[in-house]
Amino acid sequence: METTAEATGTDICVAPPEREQRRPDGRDNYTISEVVAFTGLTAHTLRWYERIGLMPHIDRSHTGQRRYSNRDLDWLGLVGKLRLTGMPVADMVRYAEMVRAGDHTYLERYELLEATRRDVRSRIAELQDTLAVLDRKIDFYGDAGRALASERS
Amino acid sequence: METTAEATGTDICVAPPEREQRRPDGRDNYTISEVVAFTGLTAHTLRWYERIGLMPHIDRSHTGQRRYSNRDLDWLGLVGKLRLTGMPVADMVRYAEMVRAGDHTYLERYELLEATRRDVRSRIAELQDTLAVLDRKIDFYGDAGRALASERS
DNA sequence: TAAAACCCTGGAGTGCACTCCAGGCAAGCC
DNA sequence: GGCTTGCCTGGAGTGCACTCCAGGGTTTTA
Repeated sequence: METTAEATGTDICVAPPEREQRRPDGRDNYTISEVVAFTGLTAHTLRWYERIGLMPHIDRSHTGQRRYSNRDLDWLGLVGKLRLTGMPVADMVRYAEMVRAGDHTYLERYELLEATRRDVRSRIAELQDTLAVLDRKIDFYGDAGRALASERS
Repeated sequence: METTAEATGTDICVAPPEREQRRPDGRDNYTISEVVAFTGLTAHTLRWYERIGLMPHIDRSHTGQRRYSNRDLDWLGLVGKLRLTGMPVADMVRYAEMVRAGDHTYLERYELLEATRRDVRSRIAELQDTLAVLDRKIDFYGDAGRALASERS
């Protein structure tokens, strides 16, 4: 029975305290549960990533258990970053395929990264805009509002 | 037949050119399709927002068609901002309910906004982090890589 | 040597945020 | 009057990214 007991905090956006452990150097061979501890992903998700082609072929122990290398962890690090830009998993799979395909996909990969960068930049801008709106709204709630805040959004 | 022909651009993250029209001032009464033009949302989505309680009760024409006010558009503006912070729709509904409930939810609303602001701040930080990773990667692809980029991520 | 902990697989299920469908009014215009 | 356009409803369907299940191995601890 896999120990997957992570509470499903439906509460407000206070991201769960998922402190990802630092990986010890000097090793190059981790079990799936160690990778879970490093990345914050679930074992299910890790296996799913592999199935859909988002991961390279992962080494196996003599009994068929997955053994992740440092390189795999690096890749998962990149995937994690890309994931929180909102890039669809399908696009990451395309990137992974290009990496596997070899050198001739070089330019294409470059372009995908560039496009992603533009995307991230504009998303940051959007969020800063939103932040400004929130600041104004919070100010309003903070000072004036107290007594006369009947509705007005 | 509703004119909903927006191509489903599965392409890279180049956000579709959804230029939202500016709303003419001096009016306070818009049809659903006008609101579609202003917000970039679909009519389906607007009706759905209403059903789930994310919108206040919208005025109707004598034949039962929706007539949105400027205030409704303002609210949709806020919703749009919150939406792109990644706030779940359910949380926005809670906020909408508090607004409808009146003054005594004042503090709660304030706290929700504060929490959201913290969340947005940390998301911006994450994205800036990601941006740094992308920059490094793109540099690598740009200079050195060209010839020797065999795999190495 | 038994129990507990950890891992495997294919396939089904879940939650979210839409998105679409079928069937049907109402208004404008040719 | 007929046609088109725009809007209405409840409910079913979709796509994404997981998430879980059943059934079964292996490895470690007591």
